[in-house]
Amino acid sequence: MIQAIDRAAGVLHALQGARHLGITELASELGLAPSTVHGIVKSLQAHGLVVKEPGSQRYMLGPTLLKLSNVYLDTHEVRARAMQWTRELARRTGCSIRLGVQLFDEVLVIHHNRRPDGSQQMYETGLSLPSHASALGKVLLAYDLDFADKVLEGALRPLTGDTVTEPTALRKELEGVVSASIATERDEAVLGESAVAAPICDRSGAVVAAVEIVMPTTEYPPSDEVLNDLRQTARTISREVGGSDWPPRPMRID
Amino acid sequence: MIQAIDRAAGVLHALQGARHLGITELASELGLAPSTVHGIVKSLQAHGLVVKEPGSQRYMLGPTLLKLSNVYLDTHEVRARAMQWTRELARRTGCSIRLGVQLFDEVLVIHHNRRPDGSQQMYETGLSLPSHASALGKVLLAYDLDFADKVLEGALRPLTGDTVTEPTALRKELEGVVSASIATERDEAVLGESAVAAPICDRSGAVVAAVEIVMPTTEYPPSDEVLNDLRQTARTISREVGGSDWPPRPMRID
DNA sequence: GAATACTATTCGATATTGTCGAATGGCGTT
DNA sequence: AACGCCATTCGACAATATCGAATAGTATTC
Repeated sequence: MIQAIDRAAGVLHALQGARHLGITELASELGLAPSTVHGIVKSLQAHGLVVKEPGSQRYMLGPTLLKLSNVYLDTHEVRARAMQWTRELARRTGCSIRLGVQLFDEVLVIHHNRRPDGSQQMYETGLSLPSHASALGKVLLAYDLDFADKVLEGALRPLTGDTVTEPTALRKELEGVVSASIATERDEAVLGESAVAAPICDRSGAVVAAVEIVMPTTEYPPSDEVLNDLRQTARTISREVGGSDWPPRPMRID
Repeated sequence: MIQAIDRAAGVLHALQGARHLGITELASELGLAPSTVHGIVKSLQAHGLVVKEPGSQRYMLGPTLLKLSNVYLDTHEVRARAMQWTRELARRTGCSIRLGVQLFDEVLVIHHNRRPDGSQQMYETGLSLPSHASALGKVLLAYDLDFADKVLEGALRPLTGDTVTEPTALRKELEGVVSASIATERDEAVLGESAVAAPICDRSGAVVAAVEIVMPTTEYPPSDEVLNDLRQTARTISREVGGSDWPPRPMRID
């Protein structure tokens, strides 16, 4: 591990959280000397990874990140293969669809199809959610035993009054996910919003992503027909990326 | 400048270009020892900035970039303020709209409104274009004299047979941009696609972004009415971010 | 405008870290 | 199994990153 790179990543992470920070604030947050942080920030700035806020002394994340993330999305094979299927799923169900992957202890939305009704909807690609409070995340937890262990040993933060924060209750729920090949979430992340999700596995059998149907809670639970459509979509996408055995089995990756 | 951070950014840049690279390839590309590159890559990997390609020894860009870029987009004040206006512009003109900023010698699309006709369209946020071959980029060049000098001292790469690659011709065109407060592009970036763009300036008078209407070349040139709508939109957005004098003046930033 | 307080930036000595060559391990092909 | 190529580990030490002190810049108050 190269310390200077770790520290640079720490600056990016701090700016991800607080959005705008001055050098002294960053130094305090990272426990480093201001002149050290200044060197790090200037190096990141030279590459467009951070920029100085117009008209102030504070720094924020920079445009190079957007360009790089565009390449990340282009390069992501599961996403590329899933897109046509998620679009069709959105059309057939009339719901918005999310494709998510694990990022540390969270789930990151890497593709989003809006609900086809033409309503104004937030763009969600790049959004991260706590894994325990989203159907996407519960799928990833259910099939990656190390990930589940790690998340369940920390505190499960309540996002709403309905979020499951009791570890034994969540473990039991994850067992049910594997039985049904479907994870559910009702009002746990955002009040009024519920979802169901299914796993996407690759050639090695590992669950590498999940696909989720999001709906207003007034339309929850979805019919068996919708659930089966979701399973079929997940299976189809899995097959496209070499995952021939669906549903997958929970495993330890390393 | 911290060398290790520069080198890490070099790795990200190499992966942005070639998408998938092994350690030896990266080492060759960067002119460093394989063991040095290995250390850099492992440090980036620990933060999710790069990942190992499933089932191979090659590396590619990682999910953290997407999360960070989402924060970048959220933090970008011009973009936040522009969004409602570009949406209205798309609705009124029936065309797709791009909002762009300078990233080194290119223009980076930071917001995109699809054409309202419901047709299938590529998601363009995060896309970068050569500045000389796009209306967005020409606006940025016209108002930032240092940027123009820098781009015009390098070779202007032809993207199509219509791309203006003669420096004196482009300089003359940039003068016309300032006169009209509108830049144009016909088939210069992509055959069959043309565009007009206008500048967005901030409180200091600097042009910090441009807004562009994109249309099929069969619909080019747009009417005066559309051009005035574009100017008005650029002016409105400028005013929202403190740019009270529109149209702006060309300037040197430093 | 001057004084003050706070933050950013520069500078240079030096402790620490990153680098790279050599060795070892891993993987794919024949 | 042998071979070739690439990835990874290891350790010596040169180079670099770090941090404290000094300086410069900025905003606020009187």
